[in-house]
Amino acid sequence: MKKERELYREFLKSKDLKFTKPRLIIMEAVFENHEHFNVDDLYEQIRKKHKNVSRATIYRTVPLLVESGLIKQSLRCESKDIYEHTYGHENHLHFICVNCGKIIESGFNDVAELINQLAEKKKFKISEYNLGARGLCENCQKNKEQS
Amino acid sequence: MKKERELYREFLKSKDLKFTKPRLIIMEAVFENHEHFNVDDLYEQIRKKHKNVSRATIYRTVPLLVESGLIKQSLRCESKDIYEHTYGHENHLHFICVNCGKIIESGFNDVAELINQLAEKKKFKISEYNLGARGLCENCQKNKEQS
DNA sequence: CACTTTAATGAGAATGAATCTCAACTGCAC
DNA sequence: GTGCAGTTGAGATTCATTCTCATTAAAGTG
Ligand SMILES: [Mn+2]
Ligand SMILES: [Mn+2]
Ligand SMILES: [Zn+2]
Ligand SMILES: [Zn+2]
Repeated sequence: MKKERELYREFLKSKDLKFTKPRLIIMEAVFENHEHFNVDDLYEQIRKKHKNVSRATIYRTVPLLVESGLIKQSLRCESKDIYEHTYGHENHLHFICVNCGKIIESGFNDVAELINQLAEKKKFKISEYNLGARGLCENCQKNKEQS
Repeated sequence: MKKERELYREFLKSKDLKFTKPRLIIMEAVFENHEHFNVDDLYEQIRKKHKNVSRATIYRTVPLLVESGLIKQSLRCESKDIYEHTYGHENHLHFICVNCGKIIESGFNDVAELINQLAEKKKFKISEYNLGARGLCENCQKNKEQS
């Protein structure tokens, strides 16, 4: 549980950035649970305990967490950027139900291998990818049939 | 070359939507070339010939083109939604250079097959997917090495 | 522990893509 | 042609994200 914190601290040091209280608070909030999140969620969550952390600082800190490799930008939802952990999580893809908004995750290994092969062909050096598919989840398919 | 127009007309009729002049102008502009585009690009392009088509109408029409299946929403670029043709184009994925913004396309067939298998396992009915990888193109890799 | 320097922060203003409003206009069915 | 519901243009509005700037605090120094 402390590993992320150390990685983060090292990252900040390597970039000559200060290890400040807000940066710690934000990072800890991010790793309090393992759900996808957007900046607004995070802001609300943090505000419950720390009334003085500003939205601006969260917007400034999230890209640092991305750059550190602890989290990544994921699919967009309701016109907000959303993020998810990378540290401690397998690569995976998302199935997003256009009807109810449900997000289903699925393993990725075989797909990842293929993508790497394709990238190699194009001499492209991948740092990060996102795969999101839209469609209907099981429930919504059933509900559609009835109506 | 007229095929898209007919499909579009049929789509509009099937939805009880009128086949109006602005809707035609916008659709023709979209198919004037085969590049990825965003609404702003499209607006500028259309304005050269038609001074009276409003941005609002373009924003209203693009989702119709998406729903008709002629185009799809693709990756996001410079915080704008971007779109690309689906009609007459193979499924493909994008490699986006974070350094110079270059977009490289690559065939998708094997990947698509795997994804379909995964979706089937989750009983998810895919209507559309996007795969975008960020990283460095060949040129930018070389330039980075030097500096 | 002061002291100093410089980056970081909070609050609110600004930006800008996307959406909404509403009076004027137009397809299109009759 | 007439009528009417759907559509449009122009500008206002929304809202996620970014920016500004006066104030604060990290972290090195002695
Ligand atoms: Mn996920
Ligand atoms: Mn493409
Ligand atoms: Zn659903
Ligand atoms: Zn490049």
